[in-house]
Amino acid sequence: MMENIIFRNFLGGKGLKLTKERTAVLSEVYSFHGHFEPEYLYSRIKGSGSKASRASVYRTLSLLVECGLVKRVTRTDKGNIYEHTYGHSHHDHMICDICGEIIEFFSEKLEKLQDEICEKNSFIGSSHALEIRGRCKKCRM
Amino acid sequence: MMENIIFRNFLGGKGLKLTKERTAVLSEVYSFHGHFEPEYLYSRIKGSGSKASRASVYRTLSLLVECGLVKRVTRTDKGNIYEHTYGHSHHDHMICDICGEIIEFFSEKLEKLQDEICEKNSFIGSSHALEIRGRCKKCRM
DNA sequence: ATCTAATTGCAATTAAGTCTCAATTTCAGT
DNA sequence: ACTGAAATTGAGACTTAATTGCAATTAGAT
Ligand SMILES: [Mn+2]
Ligand SMILES: [Mn+2]
Ligand SMILES: [Zn+2]
Ligand SMILES: [Zn+2]
Repeated sequence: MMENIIFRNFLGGKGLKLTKERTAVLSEVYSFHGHFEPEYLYSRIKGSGSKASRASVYRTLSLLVECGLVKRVTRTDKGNIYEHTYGHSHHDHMICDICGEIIEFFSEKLEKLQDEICEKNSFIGSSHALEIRGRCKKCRM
Repeated sequence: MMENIIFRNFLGGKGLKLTKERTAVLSEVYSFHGHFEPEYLYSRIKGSGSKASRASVYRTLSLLVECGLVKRVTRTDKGNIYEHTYGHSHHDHMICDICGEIIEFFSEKLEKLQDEICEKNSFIGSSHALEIRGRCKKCRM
């Protein structure tokens, strides 16, 4: 898996070690698709044969974000939500305030428009996050 | 102040009471401009002659958000950030990764485009937050 | 003035996430 | 493969924003 190589290189470059626990977290993160909360990830790891403490899960998650393999999608009332990024292209999110469902979308027009706005403000944009909140199809009244 | 009338009507319509504490929170929220954290608001209220417990500050803040006089701008690692909204129009932010400068912007086109995207996904958008990160004019290389 | 439901303050509680530190593990050097 | 320094781990204590239960208080309708 490419993500293992990326992680290994990242760790090596910082004088950090590739431990069983870190491997377990990375592998669990890439074992399913979609968004996840740290506690959910932790419970999956516990029930998967491999092991890593809650502290290690959180610590490894930070490393994965730092090296770009994982991205923090948003922050809810409860906590953070993440997603793995390798092999996935850029997109933004709509989040349902009622049921919490997250809908991914991408719009070329919207990306272009943002470039224009940056230009107009003499700003060199390197990343962005657009989060639309409201009610999803199921929850509209 | 218009915001007092709005709040009074909102409370009345729900069978809720306009207390000294609620009045103190509203008045403090509108006594300054910019973003704020609940704890900062609480400390301002404590040092302002009026009184309201921490619990009441949080409870009133929820009511103010519910009636549209206050908006939750974002959630940071520490907690929520709010701003009062009456008399202020919607805008989004560019944040410089180097110097931290925050540039506010608004684009009618961008708002329209988001409406279209919501429609396409059968999503009823009620709010959004777009945050563009990069380098500002001063910090570009 | 009376009455009742709403509200308050306090302290206890919750929960995500961080931190401490002794014991363990990695891995580069040999 | 052995060694040792440095990194990492797990368990649970801790931090901190925010919520909640409840007895005492208060708003506001009649
Ligand atoms: Mn996503
Ligand atoms: Mn702003
Ligand atoms: Zn929904
Ligand atoms: Zn700058």
